[in-house]
Amino acid sequence: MTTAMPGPEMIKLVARLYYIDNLSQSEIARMVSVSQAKVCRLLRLAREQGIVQISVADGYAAQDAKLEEELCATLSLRHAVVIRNLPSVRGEGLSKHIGYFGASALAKMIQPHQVIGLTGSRTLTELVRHLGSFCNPKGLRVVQLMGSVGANVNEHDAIELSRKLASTFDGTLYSLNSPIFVANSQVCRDFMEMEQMKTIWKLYREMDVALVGIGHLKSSVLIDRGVLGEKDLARLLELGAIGETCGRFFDANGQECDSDYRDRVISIPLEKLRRIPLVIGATVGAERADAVVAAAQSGLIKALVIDEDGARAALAFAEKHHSNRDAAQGA
Amino acid sequence: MTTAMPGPEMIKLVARLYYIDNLSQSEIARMVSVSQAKVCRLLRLAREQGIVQISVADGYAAQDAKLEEELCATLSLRHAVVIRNLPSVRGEGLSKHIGYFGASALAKMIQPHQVIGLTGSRTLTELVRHLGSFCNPKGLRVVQLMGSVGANVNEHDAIELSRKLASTFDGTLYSLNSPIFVANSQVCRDFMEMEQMKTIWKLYREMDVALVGIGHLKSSVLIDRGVLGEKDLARLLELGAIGETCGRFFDANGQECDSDYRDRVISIPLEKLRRIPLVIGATVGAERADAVVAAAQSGLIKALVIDEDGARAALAFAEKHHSNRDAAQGA
DNA sequence: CTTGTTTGTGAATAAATATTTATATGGTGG
DNA sequence: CCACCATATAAATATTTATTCACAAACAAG
Repeated sequence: MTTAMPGPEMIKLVARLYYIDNLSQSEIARMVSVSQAKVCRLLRLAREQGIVQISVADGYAAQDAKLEEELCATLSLRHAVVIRNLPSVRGEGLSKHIGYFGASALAKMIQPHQVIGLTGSRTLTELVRHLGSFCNPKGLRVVQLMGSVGANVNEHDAIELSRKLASTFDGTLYSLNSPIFVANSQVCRDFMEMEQMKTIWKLYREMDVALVGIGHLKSSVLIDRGVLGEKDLARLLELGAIGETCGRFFDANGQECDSDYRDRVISIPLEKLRRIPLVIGATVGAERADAVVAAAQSGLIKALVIDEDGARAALAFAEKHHSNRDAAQGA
Repeated sequence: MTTAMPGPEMIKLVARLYYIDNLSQSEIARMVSVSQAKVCRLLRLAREQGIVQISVADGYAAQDAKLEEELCATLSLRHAVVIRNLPSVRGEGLSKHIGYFGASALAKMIQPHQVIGLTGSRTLTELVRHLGSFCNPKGLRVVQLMGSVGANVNEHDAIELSRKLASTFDGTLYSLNSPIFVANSQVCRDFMEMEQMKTIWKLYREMDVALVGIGHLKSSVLIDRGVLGEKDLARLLELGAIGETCGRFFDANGQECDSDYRDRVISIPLEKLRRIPLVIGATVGAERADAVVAAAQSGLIKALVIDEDGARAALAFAEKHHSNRDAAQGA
């Protein structure tokens, strides 16, 4: 074989031919008598060793610090993460965006050996997906905060998310092994009192961080997937429900709304949630502003990960709400 | 369609995700709600607009200025171009190397509206291939200096090289329309005196630059392709032939060696070559040192494009030769 | 309002790049 | 001297990137 120690000169040559002269790796390979694969490796080396420098002009500011500050102040939040929106990005891209850029901020809120709870949510899926790039907390215990929405479990369900988070960091998974709904309140009580639930309840008390999606009455997965009946929906609307988290609906004051449904849901109760040191809400979109504001102001969540549009809408809503109350007080 | 004007923010974002975070274009595409093709175009824009800067640490020195200077001095050359050798590069890669890096130097020696002559040669092929990247001389007249070696014309033959050079710069091609050998000296004389050769002879006199390959008796294409007979070969060796250019063999003093073959070759005579203002020799390899030195010192070539090993060997040979002569004179 | 032109787009596809895999090399300790 | 491991390599392959192409939208001139 023709052994060719790749000295720094060779790396420089290859780097120059590729990055300056824009030759293809194959052309370069022929020119320096090695395989294309080797050229590929040499180029990687060149980048790693800093022989090739690639810089992006004054980066891209992913977060909006000003909005974050305003949100913290207005909604009494401990942390706010506002991911900037590009006008053209919509749909699935939004969640991916928030997930990608939010993860680095989220990473700072998680420490080794903590107990961390999760609900299901698209945005949360993306956040969890990218978390591994920014931190690697050892000994994590991950506990599922709500049952699974449908029989056909998908990757956005709490169970899958929990599983994923646990496996990413080699942590322990604690599962509810339950659907989000059971037949009636009696079954619900029975379930909650089962022996294996003891562990879960204990973890709910010990939990350091909860990561929860914030849904809206008008656009909840629960409605989309048809698990919420007409009757309950009507009753919830009547009671002024606007938002949802952990499969539980709450009104403008963050109070859980009462319905038959409330007694059949398997998930952490909202009053338990309020006692967790750090509850991080995550959501996308301007249309959920009222729910976000209610959750924040009522102490359901203590931190928020949201997109720029959502943040602006929440601030606007809080402002209006505030004025209204002032006006009411003034009258 | 969802039109999304690609503002500078979007370009920056895409550039960051690709170059800093190493996401694939498809992932980025999903994240910003466009097609992968568009991401590719945005990245090109980013590079063109300088939003992304790619720099190779203090480049790669392709030429060896010191050796060039020594060569010029030792061999009385007007120009010397020495292309550095990486230890691992051999075979075809060497020619490609020289061709690529030599072309930029060669480009400076060619002006618009000149008459330029070409022989065949591997190294020349590579030089000519890359010349277009470094200059664009208008109105070039390209004239073939020697006939074609075999019936099966290949890309290294003078005719193909000339054609290529002419077409690259939209110049005019003047062809010999002849094989390198004809049957006997009579046919040769007849051919040389043909009407259509008048043009060629005129051009040979007007020629500004000649680009010639320098072959070696031990490794000539003429031998490889079997066009040179046993008899002639033996005779040439006997006469001390060492090098070849334009299909003509010369000895250590640069004098053309006599053989039956000499009278049957269709190419520019060496004495005509010597009268051309700038003859640039190009060759590769240490084993041709003697031929290179002979060609240079006898004024056959006035400039040289060569590899580092070849250059060192030539210098060493010239040095030895010189000492020998001194010793002989001293005796 | 129609028609042609320009521009921008993503789907399909061609080309290039990265990774995997099998094999060979050279050093090391038995 | 030979088995063993660690490393390095290129061929084959999988993946990613760039280009081509056909079409849709915006605009201009008739």
